[in-house]
Amino acid sequence: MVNYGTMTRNKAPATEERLRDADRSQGTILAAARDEFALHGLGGARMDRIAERAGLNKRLIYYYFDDKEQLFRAVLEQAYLHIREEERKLNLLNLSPAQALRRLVEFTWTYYLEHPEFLTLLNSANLHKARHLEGSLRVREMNSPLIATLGEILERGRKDGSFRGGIDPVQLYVSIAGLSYFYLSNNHTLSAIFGRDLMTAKARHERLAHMCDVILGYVLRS
Amino acid sequence: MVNYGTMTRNKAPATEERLRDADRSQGTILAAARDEFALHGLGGARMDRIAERAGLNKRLIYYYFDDKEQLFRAVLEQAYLHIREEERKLNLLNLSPAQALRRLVEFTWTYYLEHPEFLTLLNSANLHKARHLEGSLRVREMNSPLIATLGEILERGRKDGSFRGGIDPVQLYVSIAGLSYFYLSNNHTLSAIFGRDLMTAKARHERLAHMCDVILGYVLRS
Amino acid sequence: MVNYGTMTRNKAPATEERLRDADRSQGTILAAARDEFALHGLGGARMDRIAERAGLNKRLIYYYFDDKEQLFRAVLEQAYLHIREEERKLNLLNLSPAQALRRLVEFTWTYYLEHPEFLTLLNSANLHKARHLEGSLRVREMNSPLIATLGEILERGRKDGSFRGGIDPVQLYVSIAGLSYFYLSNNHTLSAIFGRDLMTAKARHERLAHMCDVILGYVLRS
Amino acid sequence: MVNYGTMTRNKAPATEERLRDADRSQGTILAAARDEFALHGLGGARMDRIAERAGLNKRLIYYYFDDKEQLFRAVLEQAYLHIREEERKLNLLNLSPAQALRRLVEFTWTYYLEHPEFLTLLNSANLHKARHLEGSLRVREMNSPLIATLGEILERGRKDGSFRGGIDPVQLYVSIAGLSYFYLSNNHTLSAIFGRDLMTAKARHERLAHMCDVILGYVLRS
DNA sequence: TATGAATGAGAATTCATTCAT
DNA sequence: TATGAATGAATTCTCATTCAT
Repeated sequence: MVNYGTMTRNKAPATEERLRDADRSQGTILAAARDEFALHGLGGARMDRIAERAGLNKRLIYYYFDDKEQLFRAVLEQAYLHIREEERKLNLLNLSPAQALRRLVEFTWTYYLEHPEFLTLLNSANLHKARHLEGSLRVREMNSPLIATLGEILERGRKDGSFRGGIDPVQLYVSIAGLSYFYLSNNHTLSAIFGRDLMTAKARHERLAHMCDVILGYVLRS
Repeated sequence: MVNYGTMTRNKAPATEERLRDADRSQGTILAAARDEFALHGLGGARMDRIAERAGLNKRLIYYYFDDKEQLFRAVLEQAYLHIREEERKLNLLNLSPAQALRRLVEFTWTYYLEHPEFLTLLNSANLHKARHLEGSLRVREMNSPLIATLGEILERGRKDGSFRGGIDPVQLYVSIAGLSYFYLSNNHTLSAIFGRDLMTAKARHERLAHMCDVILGYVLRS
Repeated sequence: MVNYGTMTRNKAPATEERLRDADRSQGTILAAARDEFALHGLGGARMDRIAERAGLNKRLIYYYFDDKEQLFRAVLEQAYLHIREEERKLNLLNLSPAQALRRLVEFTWTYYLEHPEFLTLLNSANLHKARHLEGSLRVREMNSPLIATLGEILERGRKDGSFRGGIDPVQLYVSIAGLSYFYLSNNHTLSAIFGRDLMTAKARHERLAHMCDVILGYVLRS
Repeated sequence: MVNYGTMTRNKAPATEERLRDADRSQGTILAAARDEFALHGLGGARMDRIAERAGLNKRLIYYYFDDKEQLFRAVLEQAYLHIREEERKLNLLNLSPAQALRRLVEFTWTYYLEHPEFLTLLNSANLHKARHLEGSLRVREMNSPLIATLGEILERGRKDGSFRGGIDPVQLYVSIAGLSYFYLSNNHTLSAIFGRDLMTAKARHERLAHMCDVILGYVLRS
């Protein structure tokens, strides 16, 4: 009973409009749970609200996911799976090293911007010391394929003389993510403290430009 | 009833002793609450546990802080006050522009490392859209004095020809914070996914070096 | 729909095979239910677990037995039917009166020992004031044939001068049962309180000997 | 927080009619729980109903007793404590050996008859393999003082020539208890099966007489 | 100032049972 | 006959908060 809606099923359903569709139900629950967890955190999320969001009986959540913890785990796994899927579509190796880095910074920024739930889910996961990833069979799949790609990009840049050498792709990846993540995840406190709205279109453009400058400024041979 | 132990007080107490008790109790509660909120988040924190941690009666928490929300607000304010206090001690303007930036990166890293509760508190605050900072009389005091200092440093660096121009001190401040914050706040998920411990002494040193390189690489005129 | 696997059936089945399946399923369910009820009592038994034990779909239980109460009733009836069947095989009238009584004490003891589920089922039934026996068509069959036999044995013993007179066979039957029942049914609390294991081979032998002595000591003319 | 109402308290309450009386509340809860457990067993008992019976807030039960299991444990302990207290009042050693045994049979019978909850509580405890007595600090106090007394009585009887020798007081105690216990605890199924009411005044008198005959018939030297 | 007792609303989870095929 | 999906009504337990002293 670990299917989560998006996977293929063995038995074809009687009709497309079938009310009783295990796969679809699981998917609906997962989506509702993702929203609820994103909005309230693991501790603040309510199983009742998840059921309501999903338009399904609360009991069904337990039928498919056992308990709140497992549900969170499933949500988290799916969130990772999704971003990894998107990353795979980037085809960075078709670009020049500098262009590739720009593209990555931009992608990261845009993905976080459009998927704020991803940020709060990760925050919740970290609050709980990532124990929801422990023993996950899919944890390997969550390792970003970008690390390898990034290594390749850095190597190419170094060879063509544009990039400095000795850059750890993991460090760079974490830095690229961190520059976007912190700005967006902490946008509320930052906005409150600086007394200025960090989410206006202008502010967002400035941030993206700044981040590109930071990353490129770092890697480019001076 | 907004005293929080170490701050100035409005009400004249019956006796010095009683006052000190009250003062100490508030401080004890705040510390206990900070730990509990840091460990479990706002939603996961338990008033019972806070009382237990503080070794004080639960009712007393309500006596001093009205409710959980106000208590969190107080904890949050104090956390900001504390880091600002530390920042004030930095005396960055005594250093060369490049040295000052290095020092700031290092300070930020070290502070976050030594005060992990600060990170989770901010995460909680942001999960709740920073409404705990709304209407805070102290919110102004929370604005980092470093922004002005940073502007000064950047200006000096530009003038002496070592730094590039056109750098927004707020953006830079956010970037410096973000580079440390994300690594430390998300260390559990990152460690799980990369399959390597990001908190070994070696890893920490590498991260600090990397961050200095990134920030300096960015600001230094090439 | 009152078949229970091994009993005669009213409805002609479509095919022999299908019938045997249905028959077997009912039997499997009954056995699983008996074990579950024995282990957890009526209130603590779980329909889910019964289905799981039986390796059959939960819905099937309802198909055959309507609800939990009816299922318990069926289990209880079968339990009685089984012990009565065993009792019928005793052929006590072939033995001398005293030997017959010894044999009966021994049989009761052994049956309870080997069928601990019988004890807990009866306890559950009594907790519910035996309402599961109400209106049972088979309740007559549950009346022990031993009562009549016991009357005959007592009469023979009285006539041959070995037994005292005026013994009510029902009282004697209840006493024989009670001596074994209490020891075995309450063995856990008794063991805990006396601080000695009442179920060692030695303890069991001593108990059986003691019970024979008690019963014989009572009936034998002194 | 393990007081249970009947014990002495440290602080004298402000008034006898005080509403907030920890001791009294615990006692009230215990009594309500005892009745509920006796009526429905551990599995069938409802915390809601216990609160309702007690006329107290459900939450208070958890405040004092942690959970259902601990509550049952407390009820069980108190039940044992109570019967032991009554047993202590018997003063059997003032009677002749035969009279003492008669008195004990009678007491056991009467106590069980007047405290049917004791029987169902023990049944529940045994269904759960007496794990509620495990680690009980009071389990020692639950050991009947009668065992020693019974040994003394048997010894006296043997010495004065009226009793046979070699009788294990534990076996005898279990037998005396079992004769009453089974009749009363299983009275519903027995009544149903024999088709006769075992609880009429006449039936009860006959049972008591029979049990005395059985026990005395056994111990008396023939 | 300080505290143990008490509570109502809610929260996760469970359970017998039914639906639809 | 057999089964996976679905549900409503509990049920245990929790939690922030208030009472009374």
